Amino acid sequence: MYNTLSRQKELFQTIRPGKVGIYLCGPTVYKPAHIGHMVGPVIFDAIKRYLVYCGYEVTWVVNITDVDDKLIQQSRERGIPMFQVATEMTMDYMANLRSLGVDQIDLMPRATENIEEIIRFIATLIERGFAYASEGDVFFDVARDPGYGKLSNRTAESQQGEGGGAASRKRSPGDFALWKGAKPGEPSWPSPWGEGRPGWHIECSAMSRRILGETFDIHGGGLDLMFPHHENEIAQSECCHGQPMVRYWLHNGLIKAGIESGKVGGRSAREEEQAAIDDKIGRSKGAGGLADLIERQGGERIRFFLLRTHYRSSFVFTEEAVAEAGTGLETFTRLIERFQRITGDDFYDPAKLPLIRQRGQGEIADLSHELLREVAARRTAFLAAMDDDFNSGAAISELFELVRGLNKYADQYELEQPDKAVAERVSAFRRGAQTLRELTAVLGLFRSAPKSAATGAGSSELTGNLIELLIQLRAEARAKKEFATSDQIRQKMAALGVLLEDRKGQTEWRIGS
RNA sequence: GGCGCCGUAGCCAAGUGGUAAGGCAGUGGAUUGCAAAUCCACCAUCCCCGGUUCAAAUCUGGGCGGCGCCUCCA
Repeated sequence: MYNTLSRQKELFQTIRPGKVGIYLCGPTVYKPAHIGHMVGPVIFDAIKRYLVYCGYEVTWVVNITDVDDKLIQQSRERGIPMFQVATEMTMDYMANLRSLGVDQIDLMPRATENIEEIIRFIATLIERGFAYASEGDVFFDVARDPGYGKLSNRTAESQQGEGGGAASRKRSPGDFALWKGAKPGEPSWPSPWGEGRPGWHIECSAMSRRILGETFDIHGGGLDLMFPHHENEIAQSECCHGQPMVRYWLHNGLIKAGIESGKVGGRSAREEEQAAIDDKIGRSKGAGGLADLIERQGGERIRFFLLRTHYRSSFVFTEEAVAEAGTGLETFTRLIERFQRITGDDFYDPAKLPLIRQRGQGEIADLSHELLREVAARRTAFLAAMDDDFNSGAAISELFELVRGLNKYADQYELEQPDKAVAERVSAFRRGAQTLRELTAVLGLFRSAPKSAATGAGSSELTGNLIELLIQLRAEARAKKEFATSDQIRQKMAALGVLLEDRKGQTEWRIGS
């Protein structure tokens, strides 16, 4: 995996045999989540699934920052207590995670529930001479840390700036707050340095130590957190403990808000392109509405969209791109439906198609079989891609190839024709589909039947019955070779968003466009 | 100014020394009463100019272009 600290890929070796500790910087819960907040959780959700699949015992921690200047400001603007803002936005965040299938997080500690640990941490830093109290605040003394800047490749001396509003209380501008003295009316906790609250960075050092230990395996977060946040975490933890904080630092790329090209008019193409890139998504005005986006596109599409691109890449986000990814997803859902037609079994039901959860158990035994040899090759390539810095995009390309192989096989041997399908071939097809199930589960995709894509679902019983009636009438017209009538029925249904697909023996329908 | 990233087909995107994955869109074909779905085929020499090498999209030097951080933004 690529380690930001060394700026190169390194072989993954755990600190304790078979166990992995992962800490991902979570959100400051002051506003509803946007798509950018989901990149880290989705990729790390897949990373954890993959590591577990490979046999590791993984503990994944995502913190919730529930005390902060921005929270205090929101609290004032809305006239409600800070904890209420935090609770509300934490619920929003977690609901979005659920929608995207992120359910692998083991612990979500909150800063305000770890104040004592934080205070102890700060006290140790002061004792050891790495921090100093100053008029109710406590600052980290950057000059005392010779290693400062190693993550972001900066030096303490090179730090510009005046040190912000607290400059007069700092020894040098680059010093950062560990503890902030409370101003009147601000939420605060008692401490040896007076009433106050934790600085931004200290909670991560304190909580990761409490849960994962003084040195742990993987620390993740957005690229934008590398400096100053992660740099300061390292400074705090390593000065406090005298040992490395983290083995591997992983940083995901950022998302910029893109405006749908069709909506920008009256300018030259180039200007339009410029204008379409609004700014980093977190700052852009029109970027919100993650819940709405999920409502429109569905969590699976967004998850697939995010996993298609390498996690270290930054890119421009548009809903068009999500929809396009969704078109690609249908290749998979159609194959899954085909599996159900051929075998009569529910792809998602582990009683019918056992889910392989361990890497060692998924090996294909029969490499002499024309289909299974292909399946095994795709599986190997998929795993190789994931082994190489979690290259989920390259891995997904192998899944497309796997599906193509299965479709080809089903076409070639007419597996959908009960009178022509050979049991041995259906069995091989089933085994291939099982590998698809195994590998998509590693990415957290296709874990259950989609809510709206499946035939009939998402509509009322009455609607379904009416559609079946129309299909029946059309079938009668077709039987009489009245194709003008049958085509008219199909076209008008399509205009209403009901797409028909004739198969041998029967007609299926789906909602689509 | 300091630190860092990027420039691959119409669009998105993998690939970091051995002769260009995959997706979307498109074209032709098989299949279909016609469609849809599926399958087959086609669709790039990798921003530009030098250098290293038997061999470079991949390494190196320069140029042009785009972007991020240095502002408590994932």
